[in-house]
Amino acid sequence: MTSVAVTKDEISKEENMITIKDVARLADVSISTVSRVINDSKPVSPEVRRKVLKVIEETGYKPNDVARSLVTRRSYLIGVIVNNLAQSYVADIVRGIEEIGKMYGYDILLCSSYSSKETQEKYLQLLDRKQAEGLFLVGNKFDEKIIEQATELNKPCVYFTRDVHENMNHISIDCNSAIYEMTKYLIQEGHKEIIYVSDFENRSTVEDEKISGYLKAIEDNELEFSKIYVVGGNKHNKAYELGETLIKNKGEFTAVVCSSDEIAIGIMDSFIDNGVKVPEEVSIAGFGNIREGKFVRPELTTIGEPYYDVGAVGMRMLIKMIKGDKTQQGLMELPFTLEKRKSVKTLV
Amino acid sequence: MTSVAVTKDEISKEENMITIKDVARLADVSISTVSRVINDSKPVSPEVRRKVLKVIEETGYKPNDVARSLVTRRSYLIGVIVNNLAQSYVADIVRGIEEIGKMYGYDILLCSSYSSKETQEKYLQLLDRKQAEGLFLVGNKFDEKIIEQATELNKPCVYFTRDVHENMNHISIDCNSAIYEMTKYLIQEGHKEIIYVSDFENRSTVEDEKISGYLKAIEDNELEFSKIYVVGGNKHNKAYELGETLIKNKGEFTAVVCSSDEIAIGIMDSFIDNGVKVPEEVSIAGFGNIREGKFVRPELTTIGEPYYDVGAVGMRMLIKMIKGDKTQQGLMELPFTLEKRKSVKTLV
DNA sequence: CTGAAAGCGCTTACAG
DNA sequence: CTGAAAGCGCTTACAG
Repeated sequence: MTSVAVTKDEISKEENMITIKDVARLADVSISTVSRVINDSKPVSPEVRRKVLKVIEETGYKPNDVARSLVTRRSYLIGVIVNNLAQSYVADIVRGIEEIGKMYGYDILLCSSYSSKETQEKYLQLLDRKQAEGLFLVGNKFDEKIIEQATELNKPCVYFTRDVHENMNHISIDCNSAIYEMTKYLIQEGHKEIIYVSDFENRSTVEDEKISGYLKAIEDNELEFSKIYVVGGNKHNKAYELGETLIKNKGEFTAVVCSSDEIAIGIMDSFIDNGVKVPEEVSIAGFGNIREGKFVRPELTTIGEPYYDVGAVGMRMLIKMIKGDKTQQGLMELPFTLEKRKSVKTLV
Repeated sequence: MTSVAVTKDEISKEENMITIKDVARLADVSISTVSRVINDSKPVSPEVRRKVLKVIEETGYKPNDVARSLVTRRSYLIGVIVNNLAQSYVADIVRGIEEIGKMYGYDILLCSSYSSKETQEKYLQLLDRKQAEGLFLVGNKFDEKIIEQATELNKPCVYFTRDVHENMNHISIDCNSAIYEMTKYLIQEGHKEIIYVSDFENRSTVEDEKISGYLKAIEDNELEFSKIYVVGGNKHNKAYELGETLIKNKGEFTAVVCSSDEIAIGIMDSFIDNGVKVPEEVSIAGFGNIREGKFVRPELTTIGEPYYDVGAVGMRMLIKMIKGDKTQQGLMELPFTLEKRKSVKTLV
């Protein structure tokens, strides 16, 4: 038999984990006292405090949040269910959520569902078991059942979505006004024949608002022409196809307002590939200010939503709700921006 | 005094939380038995199981993972510290991590540090206190101190970075070969004067490998010309500026290989804005296959790294390490792809 | 200011 | 197959 020298250090690597008990023993005080100095929850005499702090320092003791969580019934965990993390706006919202959360000691449990209802259900259960204190749902649209299940969790819940339901805490911009302003802007630039391209696949409450914003701008400015096209299905591809259809009616309009940047870029690509000059022949405007809009040539004129702020405001709202403030619930609208870039031509 | 009717339902909304104890009482068994049926950990007679399941069903009981965590010493939480969630490759890696993690019951604690060392330190502490079982660090570069602190946590740890240290578990592609292949490809397309643009700001071990890959390709193909430029600082801006410098030496080269897509796009924009035609006059190649590369015109030829797979493989490795498999540690290289698009012109 | 004790909601030997 | 008991690492009345 060979005997192997085992150093203290090696042992500690295996199953170290020093606890509050160890600290108490080493500092020759009760665990209550240790707890008090860690949390600064009750007065402790200076000498005792120093003694305890010294032991903590020496041992490198770190409180176990799981144990603390169990007794305080506070997890400081916030669930964030996103449909697609790869969308740039999602990352921005998450950043807002995270930064404000960090200020208040909350952490993010990230759950990407890729729009799968089953995955969302599983995550909802999981967040419940993990004692998440609140949750965010971010994505264009969520199934009724999911919204129902999220509500049944009886946890504070905030949505970032394009399909707004009743009793839903929701933060966004005023999409109706946004499209109204965009259409008005095009009119001011001298456009008289403006079409709107709607997103059929994701037909939602917000899409209805956008359409009515478009129509109202047309009406308020006494334009004679208005026309709504609908793209059906997977955005970029379908928008590209629709673009080819639009080319056939090229003389009909001088500008197109799109329900989303994805659609706008799809149409623009289709125009360019087919020799229709943007913005010389046709102006195009999008909605959402996705990152790609700045890389596309010409750069896309669009509506900007302050996603970071949207996330930050959402987190503030959620925290208030966690604290029991019922008044915070409801809708909330943040100011949007009109990003004037190169895809729109001035006609006057 | 007014008395308000309070229904059972309302009460349960306040401070419900039914526990294993309640289930045991209602099913008239011990909590051990309830635990056994929940976890399927030991045989339970069919009738008893049915009885317990029925109560669980009726009460909607959900086990408290925090309590379970405390006793099992398993949190099933994996910390992911990212520098910038908004970068598309990060989202892809996280997706890989998450999907494999989900298969094994692990959840992601997301920590965005925006390259702040202080934030990273705080998150490291936090992940420790939350009993995270392992962690990922994803970002171009991490400070020595951070790497040290991460190591001291004594938790399985995997990096996705461009600055590889010794004893670091790391997953990526073979960047040396990648640049070698890209340069070779340009040579095969007839280019004889090829420059390389290096990333000075993020000078890292991987950058050194890239440079030597470039030089080796030049040498292996017996080209007489080679030249390395360096961009200093914030990528897109600085690359744009460097582009203007390059234009002065336009006749010197026919192709430029860049250390990253960001640099390539910056230079390309600069060329285009200054009337230098890409790829007619100069061909450009990037590295990384960021989403923007497909939106830029001409579309950018680049090296693709399978980020999703990189994340997935990383998670697999981490899980093995959590299970105590020491052999899994070290470097791991996945195959890259050469994305041939429009920014490179064939000269032969 | 300090400590002993109870308890948070679970799991898991141990004994039967 | 089942239950009583101990214990995971903490916090927090309670008593002094």
